[in-house]
Amino acid sequence: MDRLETTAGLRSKGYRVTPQRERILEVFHDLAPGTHLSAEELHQRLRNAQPPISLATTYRTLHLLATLGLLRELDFAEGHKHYELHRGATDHQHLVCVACYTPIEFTGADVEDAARAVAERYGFKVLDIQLKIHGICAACQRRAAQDAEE
Amino acid sequence: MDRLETTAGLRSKGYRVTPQRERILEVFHDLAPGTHLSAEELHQRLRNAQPPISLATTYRTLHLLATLGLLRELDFAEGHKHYELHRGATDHQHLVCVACYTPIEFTGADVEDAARAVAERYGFKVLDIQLKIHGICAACQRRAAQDAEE
DNA sequence: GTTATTGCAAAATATTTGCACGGCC
DNA sequence: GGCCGTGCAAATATTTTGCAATAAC
Repeated sequence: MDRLETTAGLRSKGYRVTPQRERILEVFHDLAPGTHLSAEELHQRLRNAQPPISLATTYRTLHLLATLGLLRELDFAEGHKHYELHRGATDHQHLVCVACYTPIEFTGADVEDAARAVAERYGFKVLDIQLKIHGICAACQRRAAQDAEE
Repeated sequence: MDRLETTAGLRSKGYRVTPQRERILEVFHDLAPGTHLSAEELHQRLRNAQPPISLATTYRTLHLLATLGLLRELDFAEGHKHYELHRGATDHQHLVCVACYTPIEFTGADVEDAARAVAERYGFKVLDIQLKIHGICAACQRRAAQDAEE
């Protein structure tokens, strides 16, 4: 799924390819895998774009691209959404520490296979599989234990 | 995990048991399994409570109970969170239709076992496992096919 | 030329917080 | 009695939307 493919995907579905949409897709393509951006963070990175891209367009584009399945919409429960490029069927999943909010990534092919089987049973057409494990990471467990000692 | 157990859980962790907190836990206990409430919906149900419960307290209590692991915080991406009683280790998971937002529940013991194995590898203490399958439900697929015909 | 897309600003929605008062322990 | 929890209202955060101008097709 490279740049050309994604913009072509837009056009084939009747959406226009604007410089704003191209720039936003470009940012996500250039992102190191595993990095997710919030709407605000994305807008920050685009502050010098030519032509400029308003926050409203940022939101509208994120929503469009997520609906088309080009982006994954992630929620780590800090109050806003995060987005990353949807890299196809076998994607990665997240462990989220509820104390420090740091997300850790892992690949879970077996989880995804199990999920697909369920979806099939219900006649669902799968767009994305998101497994989120909420817990306390090793570092925060240590920190909590230390606090208790004092 | 019955009523007494949950309020006792509060007290044992140094939190006070107030009528407001008791009423909120009561609402969740009385909820049919599989029903989730948003903060606003919960507040609506409590509008005649005695003593009255403010929206601020509703939010504060939901956050507290979720952090303590008594409630599950769910996100179906409609812009606000949903809560339900956390019924222990083996919980249910959700298929979410991105077109109509209807969540379908299913139990996924195998998924949860796989998730637990991953968490262990990272030294995570698991609080909750949430699998969300985004897709298009059978009804919406039919609807889309019909629209295309016209 | 037609119509989707954009920018701006205002609005809508969702959630959090400061502070004084009151009630749980 | 001390201090946590609550209510109120204001503040904050996030996202959406109406409308006129602009650009993609």
